[in-house]
Amino acid sequence: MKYDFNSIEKKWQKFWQDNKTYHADLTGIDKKLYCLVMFLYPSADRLHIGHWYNFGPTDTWARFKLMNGFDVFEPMGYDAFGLPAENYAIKTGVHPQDSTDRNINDIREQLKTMGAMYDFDHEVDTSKPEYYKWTQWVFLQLYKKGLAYRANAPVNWCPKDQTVLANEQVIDGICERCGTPVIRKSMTQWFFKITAYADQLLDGLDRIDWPERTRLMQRNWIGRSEGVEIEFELVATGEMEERTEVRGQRQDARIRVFTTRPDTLFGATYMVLAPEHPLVQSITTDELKSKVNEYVEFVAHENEIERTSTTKEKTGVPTGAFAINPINGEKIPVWIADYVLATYGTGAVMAVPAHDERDFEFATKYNLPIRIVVQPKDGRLTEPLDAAFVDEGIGMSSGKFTGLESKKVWEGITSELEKLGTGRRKVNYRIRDWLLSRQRYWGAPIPIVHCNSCGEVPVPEKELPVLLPYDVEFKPTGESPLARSESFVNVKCARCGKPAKRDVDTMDTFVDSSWYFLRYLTPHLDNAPFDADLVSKWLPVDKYVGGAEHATMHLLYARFIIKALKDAGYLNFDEPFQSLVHQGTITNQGAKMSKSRGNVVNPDQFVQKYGADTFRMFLMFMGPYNEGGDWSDKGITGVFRFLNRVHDLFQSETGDRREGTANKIADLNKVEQEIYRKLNQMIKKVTEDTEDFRFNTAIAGMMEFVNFYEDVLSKANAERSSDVPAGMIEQVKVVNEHDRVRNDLRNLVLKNLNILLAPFAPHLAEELNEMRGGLPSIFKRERWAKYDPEAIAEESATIVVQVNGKIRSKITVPVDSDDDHVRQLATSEDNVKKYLEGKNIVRAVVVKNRLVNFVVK
RNA sequence: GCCGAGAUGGCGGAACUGGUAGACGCACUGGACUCAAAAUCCAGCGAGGCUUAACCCCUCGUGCGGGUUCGAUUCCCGCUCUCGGCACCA
Repeated sequence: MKYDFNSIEKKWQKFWQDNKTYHADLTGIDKKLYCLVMFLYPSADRLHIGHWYNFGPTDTWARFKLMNGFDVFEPMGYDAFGLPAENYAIKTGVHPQDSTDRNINDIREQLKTMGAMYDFDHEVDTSKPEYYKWTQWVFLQLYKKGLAYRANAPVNWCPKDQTVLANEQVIDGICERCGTPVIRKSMTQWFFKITAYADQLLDGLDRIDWPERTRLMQRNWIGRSEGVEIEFELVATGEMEERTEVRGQRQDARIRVFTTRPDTLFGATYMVLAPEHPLVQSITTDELKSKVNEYVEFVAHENEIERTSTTKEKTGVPTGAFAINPINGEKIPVWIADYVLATYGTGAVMAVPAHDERDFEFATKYNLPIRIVVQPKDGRLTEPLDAAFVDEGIGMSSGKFTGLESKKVWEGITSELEKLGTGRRKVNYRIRDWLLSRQRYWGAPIPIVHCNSCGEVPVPEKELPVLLPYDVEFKPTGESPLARSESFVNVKCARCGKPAKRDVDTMDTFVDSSWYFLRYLTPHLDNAPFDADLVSKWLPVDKYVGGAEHATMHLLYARFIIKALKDAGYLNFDEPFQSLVHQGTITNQGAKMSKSRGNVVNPDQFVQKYGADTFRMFLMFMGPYNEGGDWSDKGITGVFRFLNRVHDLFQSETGDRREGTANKIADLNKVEQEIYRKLNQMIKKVTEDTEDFRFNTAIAGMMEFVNFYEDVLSKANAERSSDVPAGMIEQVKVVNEHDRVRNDLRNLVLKNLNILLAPFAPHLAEELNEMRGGLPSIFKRERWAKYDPEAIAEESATIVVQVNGKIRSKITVPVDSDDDHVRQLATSEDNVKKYLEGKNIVRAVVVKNRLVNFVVK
């Protein structure tokens, strides 16, 4: 008979709602625990397996902590701005606000069927003015600190979505959202100066409990590198001299490069500027002008994929100009080439083909000289090289630095340059400033007004929010949709009162999600973004659970915004997420589930067929939580059967419910002692595994115990009723099975099993608790089970007997038996004797409670 | 190309600091119950061999090749493949 999960789950969901069981009392707490999942990005879809996989197990963990005496805050909300809603609107004509509201209402109902501890009074919705008012406030705080600025920059432009994308949203030159190749465009855009926090963002990584690979990804993304900026004088040709004199800007006639390998400076045989480098026009000689212009034009038309492809052959042209190597006065040619990026360092490099792979490739192609200035410590390079030698070694052909180790050469040349005033130590970062403006409708408007007389004027805080107008034509044209809303655009300048125009861009949704966890505490507070007092009590987040795909986006942005707000004096902590866990990805037939692939699996069918408890528990049982895996519903019946067996076990308990002295091991008979021991072993295992998000083995532990326990009960009974015909055992069992095991021990077993199961199958656990005569809610009434360390120890141990490392026998001895005694016993085993006969025992390894290994010859 | 993670039965996966490989579950096979099926329960279940009446017993086996060790899924060296990240960052 299957348990009626349907009515049980409905019953307890109603109970929880009616009794506000999960109402969060945020004040008067003594052991706070902020358990957060990455909030929902509500597209037009309903909840999918991925949401369940993220939320269900996390809720199990939160309930586990709650039962362990923590004051747990586990909120849920909606990252409701963004492209999916807007694209949906463009396709169907349904306004994003309407579709978003409707979706959220649907999703909320679905969330309730999951059986999580969300307090829906604490929801946030980033698309509501009461929320984005404060997103705008966050922008203004950064603006005040000089961390938000507008600049003209080459940006990633998606021709399909008709908007600018952040670097992180461009994957292999393709728009992350729609798959269209991205093009480069020069536009005036808003940036957050995240680069100013590069070092702090790096340092903070050492203080937080995050997966190593995520911290590594952030480190690589920030890409700090220490090197030297070196100036190369240009050789004054006749025409150039004329130019520089006319402009009186002789200091401009230098090329600055950044290098991490000043130790190879003697090997610099040419220089390369990015085609976009500002000096290109002024240094190019007349005869090469047309070639250079042609090339610059050619590069400008390469798209992002072509430009950044590492497999593509490098191209370039000479400018006709020459520069002077400051360390040896050598005259070397200046080229421009597409392998040098305008956006990193100074946009120019010194080329050392012998010791840099890219330079080597380029020099080989264009027949530029290759000079060895570093020799490996062992072996010797001979010309011509067939590959660049990029490792450290011993300097050669490097003047007075010849013969020194690379590190010494590095220091020596750097000091020399510093003395000459042509070089200085410098740190460069790979990370770029955060481009946050979007030419789209469905986002938080940027609270800036452009005034002809005053320039950029921030909207005064008391005038927030800058409301997003409802009635706007949002079909994409490349211009911000808000630009076409007269009533929105035209305002009076807050400073001078003259007519001015609002900024028409909206913010990247990653701004919305960079501070939402502060707002959860007081989602409706209207005179401040958050309650400083509560925030200082509850933050940082103790456990944050979400996908690893946010490693270099959301997780980095949020850290930056929190650091900036701290420096602005609003927060007293600077790392928002103390501990981070990534759930794995659930794929389908090896591919990520997505609507476009048409391989999305709908969780509802499983909830209908097996119930929410079974479904969420199955997701946890599938495998290690942080590994995810390919979806298969094979095996869900195993979990369902387990819950049914547990239910039946509780149902068959009709006897006395009192608890007694069953926890005194001395009072128990042999069988009872075994039960008591296994019970405590289970408690230990489930406790430790659940704490560490090892849900799969925790569940296996419960299953193992129930298997054992049912077995003991039915065996005890079978012995008793051995005179009963075989077919009758089932019926007799129901009547007699408990007679052998003390009643109070059985109660103890059920009580503990009930508690351990509760975080995993919350609905069923409430029901079982009620069946046992307990008062609801079990989550409020019961504390987590404690195991008795004394009871865990086994009485006997199975010792493996090996001869030359091969298992020949097993013996059972009391725990901690004397080594000599065990060795004696082992030698007397028949199958062991066989292998010892006629041989010399060279050595006998005895590992207590584990094995004996005889080494014989 | 670089960085990181991984590879264990038919399948998902267990295995503490080196010490019984395959926990738990699925699938499968046989049996019980049933008119029958489903459900449930019991038993078996890495490959091969020897006995085969059965218990035993033996050999091989954790991606591939080496090594360290009394003993290696676990540690070291060299490969192959899969997944994730980065991708001319000077």
